[in-house]
Amino acid sequence: MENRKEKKAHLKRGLWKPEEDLILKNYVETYGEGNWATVSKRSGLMRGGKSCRLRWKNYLRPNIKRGGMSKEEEDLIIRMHKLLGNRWSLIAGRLPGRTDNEVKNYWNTHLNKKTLLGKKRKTIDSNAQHDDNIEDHGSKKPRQSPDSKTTEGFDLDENKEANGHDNGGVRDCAGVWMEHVVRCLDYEYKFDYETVETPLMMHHNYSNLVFDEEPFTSYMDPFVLFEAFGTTDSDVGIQSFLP
DNA sequence: AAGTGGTCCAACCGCATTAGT
DNA sequence: GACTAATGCGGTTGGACCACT
Repeated sequence: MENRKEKKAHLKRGLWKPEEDLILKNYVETYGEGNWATVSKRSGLMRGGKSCRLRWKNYLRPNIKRGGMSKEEEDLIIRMHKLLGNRWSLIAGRLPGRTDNEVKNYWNTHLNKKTLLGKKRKTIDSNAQHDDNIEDHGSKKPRQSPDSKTTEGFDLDENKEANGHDNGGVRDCAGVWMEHVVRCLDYEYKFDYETVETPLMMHHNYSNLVFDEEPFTSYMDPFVLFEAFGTTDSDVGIQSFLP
């Protein structure tokens, strides 16, 4: 029996050819998404499941938007990144037709430079401190345990069907929060970096929380907020933001 | 025309996590 | 509980492309 290393060695790598795309597209149309591990066997593609999944997700999927980002998209990415850091899948989830890979690439090639250029150098000023903390925010962090996929009164799978995003249960819950954050941003809601008052907090009388150590963005992280507000009291939960 | 350096993006890799056995 | 396979995410890399010398 061939081991995994040998199996991997047989797999094709590198850029996809149009005929491979066609095979994969036909495969997904026939069998549906998922079961990526069986793709190579069933379709004859000499590609790994991961590779097929990525190709489908980033390129072949219907409604993929290609080409340059609009001013609005760019603006949204910048603002979302300020709030979330390198949570590309979350950011991409708010940009219809855009993939996390695309958003990430766009950030690294266009926006990162732009924001670095526009950014004041580090000073003892608290806002400058905040900006520098954001840079650290990109480091890998453990993901929220999906144990909390279903919270009180909030069926996350249902939400997934409703919003058409398949980001996983918890991520959708975070998405509800993000929706809220984005709405606030759209109305040019002003955050005070030291005395943070968000609609969520106002809603739950958590107003005027003072953060003096952790970067602002950490507290704005939907996972942190979900953990803090979303699971304990049926009256105090992210579900209260659902329409 | 050939060489070089920079930019951009598709794809890969490693890791975390869940689900199934 | 231990193990394995599958899946998803963010970081990184390889190479195509372009501008410049």
